[in-house]
Amino acid sequence: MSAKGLARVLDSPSLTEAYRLVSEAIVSRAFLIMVGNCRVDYEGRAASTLDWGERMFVVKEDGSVLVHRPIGYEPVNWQPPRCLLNVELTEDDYLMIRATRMQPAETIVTYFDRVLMIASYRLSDLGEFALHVTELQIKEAILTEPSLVESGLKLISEEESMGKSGFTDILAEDSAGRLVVVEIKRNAASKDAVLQLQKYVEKLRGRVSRPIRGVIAAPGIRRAAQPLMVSLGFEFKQVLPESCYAVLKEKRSTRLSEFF
Amino acid sequence: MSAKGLARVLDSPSLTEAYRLVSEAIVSRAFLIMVGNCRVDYEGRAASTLDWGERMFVVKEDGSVLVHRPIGYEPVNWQPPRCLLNVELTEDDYLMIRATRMQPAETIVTYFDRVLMIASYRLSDLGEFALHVTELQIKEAILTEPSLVESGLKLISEEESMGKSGFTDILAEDSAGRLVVVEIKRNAASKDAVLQLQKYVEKLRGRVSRPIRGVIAAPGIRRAAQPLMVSLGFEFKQVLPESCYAVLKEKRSTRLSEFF
DNA sequence: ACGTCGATCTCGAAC
DNA sequence: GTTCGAGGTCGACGT
Repeated sequence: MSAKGLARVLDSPSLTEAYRLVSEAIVSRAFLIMVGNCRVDYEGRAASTLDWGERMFVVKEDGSVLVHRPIGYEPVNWQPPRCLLNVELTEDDYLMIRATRMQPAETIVTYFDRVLMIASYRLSDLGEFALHVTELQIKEAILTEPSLVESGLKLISEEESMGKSGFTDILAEDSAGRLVVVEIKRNAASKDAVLQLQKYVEKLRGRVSRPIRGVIAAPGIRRAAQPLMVSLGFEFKQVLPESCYAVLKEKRSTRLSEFF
Repeated sequence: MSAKGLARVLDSPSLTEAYRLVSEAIVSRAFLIMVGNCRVDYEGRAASTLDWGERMFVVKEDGSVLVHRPIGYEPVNWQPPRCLLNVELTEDDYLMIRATRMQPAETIVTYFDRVLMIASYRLSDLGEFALHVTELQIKEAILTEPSLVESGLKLISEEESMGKSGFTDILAEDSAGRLVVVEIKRNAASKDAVLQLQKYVEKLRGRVSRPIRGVIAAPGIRRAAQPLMVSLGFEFKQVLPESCYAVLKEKRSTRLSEFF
């Protein structure tokens, strides 16, 4: 549960009040939210300036800093975790917050001339986050159950190194003894995926004389990629997330039953 | 200036109070910040679940949604701009906020069982954001002053289309009449940049019989990229941001003086 | 520490 | 609308 004693909310505080709360938040590594009129200077890998305007300024408990404008998914300025914070009231009456990071050396400096709201918390968040059906999981599913791609498919290797040009996702052999290169995509396969597959297949053809098939395994394929597939003689095999889900779930329960 | 009349802050509101404020915020397209104990379900291009924990939940004025855990630069769940919002108090006493987007079809649903703070604003942010010395600006500088790369360099074209394989950054001719392909990087050039240049040069060699030089123009070059540069016979020309700055500044003032 | 690669990438521009 | 490339990409994983 949250440590209520560390929660502080100030509505329309003076800069002095805000300064005190920001100082406390920094030393106690609290989650800090500030809304107010500010400008921001950034210098590091690149450099930027942001003129005066009203934004949300956030410092997280790990020292991440976010400056969000009223619109847009992305922060306009930010600092990744583990940056050093420093706050002061300047001579010309601004509340200045400096967030510095080394390696690479980067600094963002934010000046407030008015604070609409400031809040500070110690948040308790132990909840598990689970993202289902990543590309890796699709691969795991296909490795577990190659018939997801094609019946009779026999696994030869995963992540077969192709030298400088990259890696194939899966190398297999079909029921007729032909090599099958399987390129896995979690989303509808784009032209990019086909070209990547092409690169692998070409490289492999330079090494072995056996017939080689190129297969894209994905939930779908973009229309723009289809002509390329045809002219390169590749095949598309639909592999849906749900089927992968099922296989992975089955695998998990099997492992469990083996354990007992 | 901010419309103070639309600003609302509630410290430890009841779910009912929170519900009222969220409803208002949604219809008035306000900037909404909520801190509280919640769980989040996402389903769309992928799917995820996030168990109970205390987080910051933000809805921006354009309908972007952000769910931030106490640590980390990135939001754990989000929705890009222009999503549809919907709030309700569920039968089992949760404050539920659903954010839906079509194309692609995606939904995140957030359930709160306790709200620590909720704030709603109409933020006024007209401040200009300027990122200095982007890759485009370096290119603009080189186009304006090709000697930044090499004296005697004559511009042939910019963004010469290379068909499906991409674009060259700049195509030029040196004092000896050789073609020069200039690949521009804002940061220290990586192996990637060299490979890209190689692709362009190779393509060009298939078209013209003239000698072709490959040049990387960047503030620096990574150690890992140097062997590749050597074996491909490419050249690295240091182009510093400051020099580009100077050229662009000069250009701007020249334009101004031409105007008067 | 550096290099490579994926991302619910996001974002913008060009086609 | 789709496609393509850039990003202060971030973040994870391998060396």
